[in-house]
Amino acid sequence: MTKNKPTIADIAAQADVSISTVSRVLNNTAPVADSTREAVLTAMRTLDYRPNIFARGLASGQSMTVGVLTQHIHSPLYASLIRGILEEMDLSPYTPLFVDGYWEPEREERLVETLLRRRVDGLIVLGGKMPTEKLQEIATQVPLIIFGHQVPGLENQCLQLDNFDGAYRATEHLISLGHRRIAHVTGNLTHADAVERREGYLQALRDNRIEPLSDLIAEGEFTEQSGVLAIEMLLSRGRTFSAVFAANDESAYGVRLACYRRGIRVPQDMSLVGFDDIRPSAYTTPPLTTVHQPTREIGSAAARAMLKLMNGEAYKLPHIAAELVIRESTARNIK
Amino acid sequence: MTKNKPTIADIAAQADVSISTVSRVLNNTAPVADSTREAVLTAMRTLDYRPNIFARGLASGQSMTVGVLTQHIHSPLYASLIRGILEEMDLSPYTPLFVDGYWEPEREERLVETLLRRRVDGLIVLGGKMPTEKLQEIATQVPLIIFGHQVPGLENQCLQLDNFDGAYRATEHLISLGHRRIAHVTGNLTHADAVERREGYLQALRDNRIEPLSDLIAEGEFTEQSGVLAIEMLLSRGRTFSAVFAANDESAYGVRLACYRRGIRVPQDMSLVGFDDIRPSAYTTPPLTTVHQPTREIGSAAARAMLKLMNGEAYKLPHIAAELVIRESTARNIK
DNA sequence: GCTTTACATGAAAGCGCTTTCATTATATAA
DNA sequence: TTATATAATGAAAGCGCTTTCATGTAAAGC
Repeated sequence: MTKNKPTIADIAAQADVSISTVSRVLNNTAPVADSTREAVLTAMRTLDYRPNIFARGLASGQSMTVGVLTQHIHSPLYASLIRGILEEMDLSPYTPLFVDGYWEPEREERLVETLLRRRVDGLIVLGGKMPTEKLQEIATQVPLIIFGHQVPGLENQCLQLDNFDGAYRATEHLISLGHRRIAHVTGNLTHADAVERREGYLQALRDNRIEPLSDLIAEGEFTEQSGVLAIEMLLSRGRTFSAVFAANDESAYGVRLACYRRGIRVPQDMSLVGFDDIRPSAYTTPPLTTVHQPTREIGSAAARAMLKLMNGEAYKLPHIAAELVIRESTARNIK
Repeated sequence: MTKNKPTIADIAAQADVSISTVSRVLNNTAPVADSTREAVLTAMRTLDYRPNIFARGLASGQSMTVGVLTQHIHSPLYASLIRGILEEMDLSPYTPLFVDGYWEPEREERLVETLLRRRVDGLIVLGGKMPTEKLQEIATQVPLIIFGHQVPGLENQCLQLDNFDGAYRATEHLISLGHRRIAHVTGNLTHADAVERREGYLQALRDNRIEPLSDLIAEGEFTEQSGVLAIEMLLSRGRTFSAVFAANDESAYGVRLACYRRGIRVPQDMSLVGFDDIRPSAYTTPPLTTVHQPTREIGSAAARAMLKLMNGEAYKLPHIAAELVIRESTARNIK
């Protein structure tokens, strides 16, 4: 299976130079005569040489690897963040190493440990539920960029979406369409995201002199099925409402389906707004009005910052504004 | 940032033993007296020791890493395959290293090269367009498990879904509902998957004495947007049809949306079948009838096989049958 | 023409681990 | 008792690379 792989020494012998010289052409770390360089390169080619990454890592102390802790890699939002990171890293000599925390703090800690064991040169944390102190501790050990947490002391390493503002805009949009009774399907309230979005919803109501009603709020957990359940619950409470703001697109899909089953038309009978703007949302029936998260950009911004950070260069994280995308799931309230 | 990390020598000094002994308790590679072991473990704990993976890899020749080449990590299908792999690998000492080929053969080759440079102990290839010969060559260098290619000589390392059979069943289902004019939105026909699915569709028609009409076939490219375009094209050709079989769920979403816009009701006026059964398909309106791919299982089967393969143990890859999931986007033809 | 500088290269010392080989102490067999 | 296997440990040789440090040679400065 594995033949004896050529080493730097083989190249040196073949090219009739010392191993130091080979290393030099490999890394461009000191001037080498053109003729020598040619000879070395030729030798590498003919022997099909691949530098041993372990030897290199051991000697240099660098792994040329960046760890990325994601959550639910199969969820469109994280997949898209990853895509952004991938695109940026691709242009660099670093390889990203992805692990999935499943939103389970213990698991996350374990995985970070794995990544540190693998001697990643930097770590990008996307979301998750790791405690603030843990993140602070990690930051002392490795260059760290964080999305989805606000960590005191690490302000300029944190990239955050304005959940509050996004939710506020979504709600305000519904109000501007004449809706007064606006229900809200929250996310899992152990997530900060869910709480912030709920706050934005509540604040928008209050600012428009609409009294928030607890009867119009149901807790979901960011999944389609929970959206179905939440809306059933809401409907069963007997309070009427003409619009729903769901804490994310997946739960909005659930709401949509439940309405469909009951013959409630969207948007004629019920307006619906989601959050995140994941891929399929532009193609649901009707296409979903939602709050856009520029996830791909967030991903590449995080990666870009990481590359700078590892090099000790200056960088700044962009401010990420949520943006409302108005499609066809919302309409003027005709009551 | 990085303090001087403790090495095996520090542990040895602290525990007053030789480094060999430390290595032994680390790897359980030879008997060590209980008291000694205790001392070493304590030393490790107090010094917060983490073995250096490079040194270990260099000395042992193993990276404890498995490379995984995926395609479009953000597509639900691949995300789900990954999930399966993750779950299985999690139980092993190996760490998966994911890269995304974007369905671009040159890119795929480059990434495989990167993985081999990283000295992965095994390689899982999911889909993609790498030429058969390339795969055969790779197989000589590293333990290889493949999903989505049928490579001569590597039959028992290839895991394949029966696209033909799945498409056949989907089409047959429509026929059994009384449909005769069944359109097909293909995938990108440079993918073997797309071709096989089309063949299944054609064969089902023929077996039921329905003549396939080229007017009823439009080429898509596995995306929502291409589904929209394909159905517009189909409709514009003037041939009537009462059902559509789309080559994957995403393009079925596009078909669904285009119908919605034109006031064509699904399933009353038009039956629709997809392929893949990605997550959102159970929550579209109406929920989509589709061919289920047990992606998570495929992923974990691949991972399991890889673990065995690397250990030189016997394994066998399961046969993967496609299964039709009948939901609400198909109905009896009432014409 | 002789010293100074830059360029091009080689020798050798690690980097932190695994793994043979050798050694000592202890237990078992003869 | 002596020989012999067994357990427990240490010494030391790599693994393949990077990186000082030293050396030799050619170009430049006075």
